Amino acid sequence: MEREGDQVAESSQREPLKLPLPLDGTLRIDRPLRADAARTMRKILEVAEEVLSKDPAATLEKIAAAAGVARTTVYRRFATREALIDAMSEVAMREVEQAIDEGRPETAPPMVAFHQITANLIEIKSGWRFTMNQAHALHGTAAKIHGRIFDKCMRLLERAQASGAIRPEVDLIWARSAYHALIEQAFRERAETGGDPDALAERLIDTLFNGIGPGRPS
Amino acid sequence: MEREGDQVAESSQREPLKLPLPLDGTLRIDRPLRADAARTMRKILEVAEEVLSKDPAATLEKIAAAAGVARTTVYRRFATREALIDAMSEVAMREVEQAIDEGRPETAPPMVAFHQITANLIEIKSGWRFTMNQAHALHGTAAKIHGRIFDKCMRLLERAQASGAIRPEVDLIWARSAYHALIEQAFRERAETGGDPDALAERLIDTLFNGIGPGRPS
DNA sequence: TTTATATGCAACTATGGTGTAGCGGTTTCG
DNA sequence: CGAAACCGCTACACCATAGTTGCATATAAA
Repeated sequence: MEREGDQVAESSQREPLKLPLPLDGTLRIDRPLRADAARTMRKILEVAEEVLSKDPAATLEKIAAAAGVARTTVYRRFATREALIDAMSEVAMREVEQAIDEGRPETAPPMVAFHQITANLIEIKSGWRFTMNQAHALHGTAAKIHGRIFDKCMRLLERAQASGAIRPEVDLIWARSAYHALIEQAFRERAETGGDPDALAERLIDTLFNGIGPGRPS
Repeated sequence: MEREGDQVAESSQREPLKLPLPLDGTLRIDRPLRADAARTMRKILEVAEEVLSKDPAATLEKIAAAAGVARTTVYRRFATREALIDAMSEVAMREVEQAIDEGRPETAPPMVAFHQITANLIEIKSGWRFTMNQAHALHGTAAKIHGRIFDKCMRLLERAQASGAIRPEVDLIWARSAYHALIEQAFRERAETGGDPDALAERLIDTLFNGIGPGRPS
C-alpha cells in the first residue's frame, strides 16, 4: 500500500472529525472500520473538500489522486459520487457549526463572539466553500445543520442589533448575506496568499461594521 | 423554424451587443451574418450567460434548449463549447466595461460614480457571474478587458481615497475585493427576489462605506 | 421569384466519467 | 501467527456529452 500521488498538503490543527461518524447516508460501512480504513476515509473527505472547492466539477479520479488513493477505494466507502459529496458536506457543516459554537454566540458579548467566530471560520480548511455554494442542494443531515447554522447566525445578529452594535434600521438578512460574502472573500485571499486568521478577521469585522468611509455624522 | 422550448424570459433594456462582433476566437463566421442568424447568435450568447451562471456545468443541450434552438445550431456558430464560453465571456466583459464607463469613473465625483456604476452593474443581466468567477481562466480579448476593468476599478478607488471618501489606512485591494463580493451578493438577491437596482446599489454603497455599525468616533 | 443562407432533425462516432467485479498482496488486530 | 479486513490494480459495462454530417425545409435578401 505504498503510493505517492500528488497528494494535497497535510493538515490540520483543528482536529476535526472523529470517524466513524454517525453518517446515515448511502455509505458503505457495515460495521466498525479498521484503523487504517478510518484514516483513509478521513483523508478522502478532507481532500474532497479542498479539491472540489477549487474545481466543483472535479472527477473522482482527481479526488482520489489528491488523496493518494486508488479510485476504486473511494467507491469502497461511498456508493456514488453524490454519496461522497453528501458525506463531505455533512463534515464541512459540522466543522462550521463547531467553529460558531466555540465563539459562544448566545452568551459572549456580540462583538467578541463575532471576532472569535470569524477567526475560527477563516481558520478552518477552505473546503466548505464548495459546500456553502451548494447550500440549496444539501441533503439530509447536512441540510439540517445548515439550517441551524443559519439560525444561530441570525440570533447573533439580533443580539448585536439589540445591543446597539448594529444600527436599528439595518436589514439583518442583508447583513448576514454581506457577512457571508466577505467571509468568502477572506477565504479566497487566505487560500492564495496565506495570512493570519485573526488579522483577516479583524479587518473583515472592521469593514463590515465601520465601512471603508470616513464615518457618518451620527 | 417554429419551435417553443423552455426559453428563458425575454430581455433586455440595455441593448448590449451589436453583432457581428469583432470576435476573433474560433468562431464560425465566414462572412456577414444574415439578420436572423445574428439574432440567433445573440440569443445564444445571452442565454448562455444566464444558464451557466446558475449551473456552470450545464450541457450544450440545456443551453440550446433555453435559447429555443437546436443543439446543432450552436455548433454551427461556435466550433466547441470552449469557443462559446470564450465568446460569451468577451461579451460579458464588454457589458461590464460599458457599465463602468457610463459611470464616468475618471471624471465624476467618486461617490457619484460609485452609485452609478453599482446600479449599472446590478442592472445588467446576471450572466457575468459565471464569467467573473472564472476570471482566472479567461482567454484572449476577454482577459484583456478584464484587466482594464480591474485597473479602472482601482483608479476609482484611488480617487475616492484621495478625496477622503475612503479612509487613508484602508487597503484598496481589499476594498476592491469586498466591493466585488458585495456586488455578487446583491446579484444573487436580485436574481431571486427581484428589486430595484438603484435601491440595492444604495444599500450596498451604504454598507460598504458606512458599515452596519453605529459609527466610529472620528 | 430566385438564390444563398439558416435551421431542425436524425443518425452517427468518439471520449470520458461513473460504477462494478475479482485477484493478489498488505496491514491491522485478536 | 493467522484470519479478516483493506487496498491497488486491471478489466469491464454503461451512459451522458461533445462534436460531425447530410438532408429537407424555411427564411432573408436581391
